[in-house]
Amino acid sequence: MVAGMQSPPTPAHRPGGRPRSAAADAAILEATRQVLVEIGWSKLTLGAVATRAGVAKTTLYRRWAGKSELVVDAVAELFDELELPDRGSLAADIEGVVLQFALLLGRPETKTALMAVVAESTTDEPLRHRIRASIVDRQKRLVLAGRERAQARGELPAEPDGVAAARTADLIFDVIAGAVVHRALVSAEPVDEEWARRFTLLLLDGLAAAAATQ
Amino acid sequence: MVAGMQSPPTPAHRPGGRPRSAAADAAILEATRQVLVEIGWSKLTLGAVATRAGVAKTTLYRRWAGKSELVVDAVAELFDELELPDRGSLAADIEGVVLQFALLLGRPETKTALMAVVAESTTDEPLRHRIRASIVDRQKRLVLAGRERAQARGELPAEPDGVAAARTADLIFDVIAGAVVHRALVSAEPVDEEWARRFTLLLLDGLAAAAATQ
Amino acid sequence: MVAGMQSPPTPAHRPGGRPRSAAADAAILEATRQVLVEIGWSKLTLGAVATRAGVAKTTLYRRWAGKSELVVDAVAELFDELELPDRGSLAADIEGVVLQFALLLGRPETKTALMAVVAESTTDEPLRHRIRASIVDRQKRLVLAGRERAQARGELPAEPDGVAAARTADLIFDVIAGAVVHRALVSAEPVDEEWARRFTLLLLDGLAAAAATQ
Amino acid sequence: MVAGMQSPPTPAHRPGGRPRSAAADAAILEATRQVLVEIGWSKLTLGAVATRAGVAKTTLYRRWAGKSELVVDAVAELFDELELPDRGSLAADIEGVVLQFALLLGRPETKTALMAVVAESTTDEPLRHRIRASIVDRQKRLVLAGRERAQARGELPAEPDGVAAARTADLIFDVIAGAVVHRALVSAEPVDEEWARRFTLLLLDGLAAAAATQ
DNA sequence: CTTTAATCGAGACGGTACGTCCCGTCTTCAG
DNA sequence: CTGAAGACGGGACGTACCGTCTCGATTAAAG
Repeated sequence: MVAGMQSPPTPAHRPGGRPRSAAADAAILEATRQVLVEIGWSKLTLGAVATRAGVAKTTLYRRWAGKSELVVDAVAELFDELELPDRGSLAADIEGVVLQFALLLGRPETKTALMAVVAESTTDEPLRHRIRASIVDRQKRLVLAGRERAQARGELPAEPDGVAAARTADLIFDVIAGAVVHRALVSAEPVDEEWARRFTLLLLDGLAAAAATQ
Repeated sequence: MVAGMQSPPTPAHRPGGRPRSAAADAAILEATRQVLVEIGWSKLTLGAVATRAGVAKTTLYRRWAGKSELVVDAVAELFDELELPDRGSLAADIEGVVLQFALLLGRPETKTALMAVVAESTTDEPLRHRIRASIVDRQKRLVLAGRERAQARGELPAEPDGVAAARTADLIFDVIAGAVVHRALVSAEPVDEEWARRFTLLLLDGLAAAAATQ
Repeated sequence: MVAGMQSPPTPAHRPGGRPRSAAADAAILEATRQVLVEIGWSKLTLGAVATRAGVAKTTLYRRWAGKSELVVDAVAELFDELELPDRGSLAADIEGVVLQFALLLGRPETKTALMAVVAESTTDEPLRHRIRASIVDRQKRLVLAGRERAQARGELPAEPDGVAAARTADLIFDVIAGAVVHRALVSAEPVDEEWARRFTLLLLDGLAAAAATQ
Repeated sequence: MVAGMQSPPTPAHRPGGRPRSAAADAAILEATRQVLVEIGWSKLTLGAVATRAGVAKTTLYRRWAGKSELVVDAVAELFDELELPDRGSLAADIEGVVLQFALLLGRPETKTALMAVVAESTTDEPLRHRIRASIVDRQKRLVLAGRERAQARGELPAEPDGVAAARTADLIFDVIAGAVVHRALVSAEPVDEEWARRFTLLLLDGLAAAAATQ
């Protein structure tokens, strides 16, 4: 698990007393993912997670502030897997990113959890930050890496202006992530290689022109 | 409001007995939106909605199977407002659709509710269908209308093949709706005219090429 | 069924329109007794009775004011059976009365209903009158008949004073009915011939004699 | 309050966890009696009792299986008050017991509740046992004490046979308790000193004597 | 070796909302 | 006007979880 799991990263922990069980943390997060898959977000209860993890409710509340925080942490672990192998061209890299996202969204635990915590986050500022740090930024990293690689290859021009560059990256990221999520969860249609290819085609031809006119 | 909204689309209702109050339906949906705005999705209670609507809880449960179904119907009504005024060009029409959609997502009652019900729908097949029929298809209509109009103007070629045309429309729809939702709710950044312009530029140049190569 | 079934005995019934179904009355009372036996007083609902009788709830509420009134009427019919055959002596007649009561209290529908409506009647004056008229007085009749018969036989002296006579009859009635009910329902022990014999002995000869003979 | 009153008589309770609050028990039973007085048995609500006792509904359901069980326990406490002061003679002792019992039945909380739970018990075996243990046996104690005292005084002979003795005590108890209950609740007439005197006379000397003296 | 202090499990606590059941009334249509 | 059907506003039900709070029992580092 990543650092900063507890809401206050490490709350002044003056020494003395029995230390917290590290095994409990792992058991809880694993149990959270299991319960999430089995009964879904809205019916997931902290009591059920505690029971499943073989842990007392108290232990759970001592570490997380609530359901959303717990689920974010439980799901965030899965995003550590994300990587972008060099496939040799910008188009192939975009298809790779798309398929990576799709793979993650195909898992039942991410599928359910992601939209739910995003929904919660619309009325919960700290949660929004937590999601951004744990999940969103980890995805965006791939987009940025892809651009850098394309620039190194000469497929894209170097950015003269840092602000505009960031703004464009944000746009691209929203388009890619948004389209994949919408296709997978709202339209509920498969994000397969065929779709990835057609999407990349659409994005790439647009992107080239946009880059030229900007 | 559209006919056949209730969970079973009016299940063979053989006559006899007092008919259901149409006023109650309207009051409940309006109350649902009010309560959504005031206390949000996760704290929304069917009891609170009933009280607000001046209606017994029973009446509510007689018509809807649960919170998600009710909220889908309540929010769906808002999507009837969406229109696509002719702004003279494909680019302007796309910008218009993006801004209209963004306006809708900016409303407090849609913001949280939409993601939440989508999250629920990942583990609830009937709910997924309901969302598709009540909300998604209502938006897709705009994309189709925009294309027809652009074809009439000569901005886009006529579709030779119905299946490919539908597939492209789906892709475009996922890109537009996905990007706007992601920008507005996940990135939590404003979808303003500036963003709409840049997004449309990206999409259009891609679309032209895609159309040419297809 | 006896007269005065409706709470207001016959409410001015201005003619014209469809007359009430007499069959419905019988069906309802029979259904009441059935339901009473099957699910007990506290879980008996008027809706269930109506369904069982093949009658609408409306029909039921048009005729009776509530659960208690209905059950009193349904059970009262059973008390019409009560008779006191001449067994030749006061002792034998008392045993006869005791066994008649016991027989009635042995039926599941009377057993359950009697205590329940009496309980209700402690806070419901009109119900108390209804019970008195429909049930209690019908039992007391037997006691009075037994005394008259004993006086005719010369086993008991004629009453010189009407008031004292009534007072004594009330006392005897409370003792007999009370003892049988208490034995049958509170102590939940069988009221058989053996018990009836011992009770009659006690009543006739008194405790002093009983102590002497034991 | 007597030990082991709860539904399962303290079911092997292996330690661990927060212990049950003894104060809650007392508050609930007291609240039950108050609510009984104020709104009566049939309208008594476990929710209302909980509120009145300043206790969560859960706490109440954790300890009692239902309304009947709770009321039996609440009323049973009142029967602990019953005593049999030595009034010098068997007759005086019987009159004392009758009047004490009548006093208890005159209380609004006992009046309705007692008949109601007995009515329930006709279709509820465990409840019948609970009533027997908590209420009936508590009264029977007085009859046994009265007999012993009378035997000590020489008013009654010693019992040669234990079984017959118990059988006679049961009979006497049914007669006394039954008569008082029937007079007070069914006939709904006052159980005053005059009635107690006449009842005792009848019980002691028997109907034959009563007929002779009148 | 103790002490000390925070942990652990267990489970009761005051609450809130649930979804169901029944109440007694009302509204419609059919005879 | 009656009767079946069934929706209506209302209220209580008994259950499930919430997040908090005692408990006695570990458990390890500090004294």
